[in-house]
Amino acid sequence: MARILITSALPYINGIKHLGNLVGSQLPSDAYARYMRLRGHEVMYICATDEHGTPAELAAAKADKPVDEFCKDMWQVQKDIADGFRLSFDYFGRSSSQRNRDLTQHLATKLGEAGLIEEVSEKQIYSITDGRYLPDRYIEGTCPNCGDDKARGDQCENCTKQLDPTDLINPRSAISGSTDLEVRETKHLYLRQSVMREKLDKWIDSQVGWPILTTSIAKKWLHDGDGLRDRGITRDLDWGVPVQYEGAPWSGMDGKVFYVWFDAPIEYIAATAEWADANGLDDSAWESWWRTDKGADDVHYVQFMGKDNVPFHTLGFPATLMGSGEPWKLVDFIKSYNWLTYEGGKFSTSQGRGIFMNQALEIMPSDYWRWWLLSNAPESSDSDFTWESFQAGVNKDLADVLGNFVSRVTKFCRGKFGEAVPEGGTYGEAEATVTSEIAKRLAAYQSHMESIELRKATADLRAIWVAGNEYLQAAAPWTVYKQDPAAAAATVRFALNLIRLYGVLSAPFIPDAAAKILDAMGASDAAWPDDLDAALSAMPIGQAFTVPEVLFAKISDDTRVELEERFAGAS
RNA sequence: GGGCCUGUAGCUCAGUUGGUUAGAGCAGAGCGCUCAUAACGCUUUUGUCGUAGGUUCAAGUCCUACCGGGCCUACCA
Repeated sequence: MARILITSALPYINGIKHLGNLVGSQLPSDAYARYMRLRGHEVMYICATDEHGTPAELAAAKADKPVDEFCKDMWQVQKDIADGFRLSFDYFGRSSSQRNRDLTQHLATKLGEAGLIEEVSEKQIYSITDGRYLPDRYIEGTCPNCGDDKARGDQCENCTKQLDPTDLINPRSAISGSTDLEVRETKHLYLRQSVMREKLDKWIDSQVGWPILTTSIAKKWLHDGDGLRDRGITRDLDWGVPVQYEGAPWSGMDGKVFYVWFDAPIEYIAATAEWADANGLDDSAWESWWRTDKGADDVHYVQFMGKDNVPFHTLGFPATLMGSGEPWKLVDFIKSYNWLTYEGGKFSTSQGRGIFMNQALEIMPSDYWRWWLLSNAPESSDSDFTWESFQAGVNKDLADVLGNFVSRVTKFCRGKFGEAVPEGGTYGEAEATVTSEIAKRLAAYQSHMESIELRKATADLRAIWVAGNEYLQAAAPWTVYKQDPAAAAATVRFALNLIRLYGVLSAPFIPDAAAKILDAMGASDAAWPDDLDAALSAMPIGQAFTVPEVLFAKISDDTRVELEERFAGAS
């Protein structure tokens, strides 16, 4: 038994996430966590809301709520949605927790003591009307290069030229539109990542089997131009972890907070501490996952994220942990995902294009989404969501191949033998053939789950379902029954055991349906089939079962068309 | 501009360190079955593996150039 620590990238607090966010971190991490638990490993699966930063403050203002209250409410909203998708976090924390505040300040102190933090004085745009400093991209104006009047302070979207806010002609606040701006001198802390470049580079090189997406992004940042640059880790904001605190190795940083990308990854650790607190455990409980001097040396740590998160997880966060000089557990494997697009284009919050997590749950059961998204996960390149593909995948894989198999077997048995595992007959060649086919596919399934190639794993799982239908067709109990009811009984008995097996194997991807299947089969446990023959005789003769309701209702063409129209967006 | 990824059957994708007739699912066609959510099974059509060169006894797989698609480029997170 291994100890596996799993973290999903933290969803940002400012709104409800769309399916692209879900498939890039929370969903695959959940399937992986569920699988590892099923295999008997000790799993700690952590997620949290990422609550700090300018967008959170603005979203709160728009909702006309104090930012802390807004975050508290949105945390609950996101928690409910996560529950709706059956995301099995051991703890879903908040980056604004006291635990994270303490830990962030602690690590910053250590970094400061290690000489890895530098005070830098820089010029920032301050909006007098808004009463706040503005991040570069919250300043708009006319592009000096192409004349587009919607250029942002960091870059012009129109001509893609990199800009400095002071380059803009007629700059204005993107928040209020105010032109009452001024340049102010302000002091910030920088994390001296540049001095850790060699160390980080070697660390990345020492990793084997990481997705090319992960390493290529890390390498780019390490070697592009002058190499890894130092990074500002503080901001002039009200909402966040205060930079000035008792014991801080710097002064004059009052009224500033740490940058979200500094404190957000730390929340992985802090959320584990929150978990310990919530369960009445002492510090050793969470430290055994995170401190290699306190039991975490045997932990295997896997992170899941969209590709936009990779630089912070391959460089910034490791730099923070390594630089602290303390024995923190570093990540062992970073699984990164490409983007999911919607009907050939981008998901767009502003244009109402695409599907958001809450809407998805209102339309279809979570298993449908889980199955389609994971069997089409953007693991090797971007992938595209279309309603047509969704309909086809759900109908074919879930309703026809799996759902109908359960249906045909249980109904046939009920009709001929009653609702209990029938006795009579013996197993022969057909059972041996399908068992060996499933053994082969199961090995592939397990191998793909281990290497976190979930898309391939779903294909293996599907093939295991298909094997049941092939077996049934070959054995044809409906024909055999006429001459030899006992032989037909043996086939049905075996098929019922296949159903139970499918309930176990399918749980990482479609937990609700899996639970229904196991319940209908009267399964006493969901133990992984380490011994396949034993697993296929787990349902003894005479064990009662029920015919489950239709497991997966099909999506009709009419429904599909209706949904296509509803989600087409404003444009 | 620079960097990275990607281009394989109508569609979505697999193709391990280059090695015999390039695979799967969906869609299409034919047959079978009738237990089942008009479901299932079997058989089957289609590929100049983006283009052009090169290396090699041998390239979808390596190299170069070009074309197409996507992403990143550090103060949104």
